[in-house]
Amino acid sequence: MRKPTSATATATAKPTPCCIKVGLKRGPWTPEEDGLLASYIKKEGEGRWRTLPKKAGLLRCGKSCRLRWMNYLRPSVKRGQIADDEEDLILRLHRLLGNRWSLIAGRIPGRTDNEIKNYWNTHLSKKLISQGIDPRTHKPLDPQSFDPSKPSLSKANLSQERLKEPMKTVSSGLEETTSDSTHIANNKENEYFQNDDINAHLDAQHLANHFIASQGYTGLLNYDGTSGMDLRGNQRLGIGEADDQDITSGTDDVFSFLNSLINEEAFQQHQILNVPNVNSTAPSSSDPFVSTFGLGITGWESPLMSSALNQNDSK
DNA sequence: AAAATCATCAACCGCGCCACG
DNA sequence: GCGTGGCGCGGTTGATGATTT
Repeated sequence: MRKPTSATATATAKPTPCCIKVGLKRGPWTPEEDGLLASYIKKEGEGRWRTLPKKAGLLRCGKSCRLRWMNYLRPSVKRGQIADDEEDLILRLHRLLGNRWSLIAGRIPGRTDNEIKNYWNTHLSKKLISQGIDPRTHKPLDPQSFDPSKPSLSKANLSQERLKEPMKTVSSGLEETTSDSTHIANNKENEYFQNDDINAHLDAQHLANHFIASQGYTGLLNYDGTSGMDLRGNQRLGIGEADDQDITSGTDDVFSFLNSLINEEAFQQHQILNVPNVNSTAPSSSDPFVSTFGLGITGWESPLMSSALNQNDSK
């Protein structure tokens, strides 16, 4: 963990477009700066990041302030080790959503997109690789190239690997799934990945991607309902300005689409939930995220998972 | 003990989206 | 329709501590 130290790191840093104006500070934040930012936001609320630094007496750009607040200073940010159930949730959401970190973070209370992204890159992707699973597609790696005896990729190797690969954020979900999963370790986690539902889930991901892309959605749901992402990446409302109606009406579009997916023949064929008719199921299916994608119903389900998946019910 | 290497994660960067004039 | 400003997102960098050689 890097401690906020002096501004030495900023001294030699070249100016960036954002901070090019009159010697704005860069690099690690000091406790004094944190205090200034936190007390200002406590008084005035989030938002208006462009003008915030000046008003708060900070020599930072608005972007930097926003990032610091969102990822570190917000009271709702949970610090510390990612728990096992959180890890499960991240894995499952990533399989569904790909690298949409803000979406994933919106489903995990107290965790930020940056934290989840870091955790994925440093822990989970390596973990999956070591288990013979492609972290991008969540499908078995090529058995020819996968050697469980080899250590997982180093950071440098991962970078090299990335360079070789075509740019792709998530699986299309339409690729063929190899039936060769014999190299997958026989543990609880991998039992899930060996599940025959995998194709159905990948289809769900594909459809979700398609819809999100077609609608221009950058987010689906807020977790905390106050400062979570908005629906189209628009201006965020400040504290006390939350517009519940907007949030609700926006998500209605998403939900109605997701609900419509439930009736898709493909999904019925896949029977992704191992439940004959997901429309007529349990209260938890009122969250289209749950009912459509089967999260929380198929396989094991942690309390955190239930909480995250049923958040819409509590609105 | 020193140097080299690895792992972690806060912070930065560029881009795209949307609202507004 | 076009330009600009504000914001948020995902990808990447690099400083720092930990571990290995």
